[in-house]
Amino acid sequence: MINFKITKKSKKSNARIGVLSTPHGSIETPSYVNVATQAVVKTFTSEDIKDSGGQILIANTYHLHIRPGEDAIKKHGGIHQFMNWNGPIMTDSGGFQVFSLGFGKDYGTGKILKQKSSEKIVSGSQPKAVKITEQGVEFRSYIDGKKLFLGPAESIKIQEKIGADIIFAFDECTSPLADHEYNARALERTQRWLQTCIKVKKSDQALYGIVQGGKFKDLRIASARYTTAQAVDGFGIGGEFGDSTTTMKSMLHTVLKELPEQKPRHLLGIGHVKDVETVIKEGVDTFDCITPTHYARHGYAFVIYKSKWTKLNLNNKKYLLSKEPIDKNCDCFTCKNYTRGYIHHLLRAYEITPLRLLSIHNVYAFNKYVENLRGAIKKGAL
RNA sequence: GCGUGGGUGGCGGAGCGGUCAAUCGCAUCAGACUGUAAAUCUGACGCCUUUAUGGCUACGUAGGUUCAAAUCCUACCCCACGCA
Repeated sequence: MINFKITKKSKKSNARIGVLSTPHGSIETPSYVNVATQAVVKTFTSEDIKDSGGQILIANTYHLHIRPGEDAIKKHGGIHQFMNWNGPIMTDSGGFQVFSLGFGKDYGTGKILKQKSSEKIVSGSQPKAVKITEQGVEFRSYIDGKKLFLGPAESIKIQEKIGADIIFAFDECTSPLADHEYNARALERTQRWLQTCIKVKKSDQALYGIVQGGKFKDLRIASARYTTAQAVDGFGIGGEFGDSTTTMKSMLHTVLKELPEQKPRHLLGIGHVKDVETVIKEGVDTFDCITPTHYARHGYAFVIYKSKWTKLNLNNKKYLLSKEPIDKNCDCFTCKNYTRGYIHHLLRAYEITPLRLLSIHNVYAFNKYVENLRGAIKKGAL
């Protein structure tokens, strides 16, 4: 079980400071949730997570189900023991993979639309590689092509065996190309799935229900109200909210207004650095995002320059002769010990080490940034 | 010296009369990435410009054949291997 206590509410915004207590310790919110999809923050040891200021992780049901399988994890004593991480862990339910391996793959889009498209996903359509039914979703394993089925009951049973502190209800993350009707049907189904999740769950893990509805305000409100009325311990906010920070902000505002203040809210998969402050000011308590580690492995470092976030592409030739650290104001292991030029060289040489060095910096920078925002809220500045 | 096989864009290496500024790989230059099928993917990559079913210069060098040559012929220069 978890306990969530709000210790301070901002007068300037909807931001709040809180303490989220779990069987594996407490974290201070707002907090970035470090992404450990396959029970690892990519390139990290679990000790590195702590060193980079990480408080809490999120792993993934779908990925751990196909490999190594929840039974193996259970035999290892649960995910905490398995990965040697004693702090809090969440597991995502697999609902995002309904999208990413389905319509996301079919149309080559992320959950946030980058460019306008005339394509429309209408009610009744099915993605190619994934079949969505009332009972759940039929996937094919990307490892051996075998069929596998994940529904609300399956997802919960798997998550119980994995043993995270906080688990998510199985939902359908819809495509940004899906129309209102599609989203409405998907949302109703997600709501029925939530009922099943609640019914099936036997463990004392905390269960978050997920608010969906895409970019449609009426659906978002309906979803927020419905989820609020269920026996959930917290809320996930999933899917897309439109294609800009502005639309995201207003949709988040609409949704969070509907949710009970005393329960924690987790924003799923959102957190471009430039959006983090906005999201926190709207009252999000935790959020996860792959960008720090994902961009790191593609050679990018996030840096605050003239009080704005920018990203450096350390693959670029201009960094070869640089003796500077990634960020001279950063206290991370990488910035304390290595130069941009060296990291550039290692990237060009396709070595593994720079991916780790950049991940350490990016994750540290993310966690530090959020820590600073907490400080600002406490001081009444945000 | 003789014989054989070669010399193509930064490199390796296709092409062997027209659709070739030239497949492909590497290198190079840049871009994308938001609950991670992601150490991935995309674009550019002779020069010039009004960026175009545009112009120019190019496939060792110099000639030639042909309406048309990286592709055929001749000479020369270089390289590799083999034999003396």
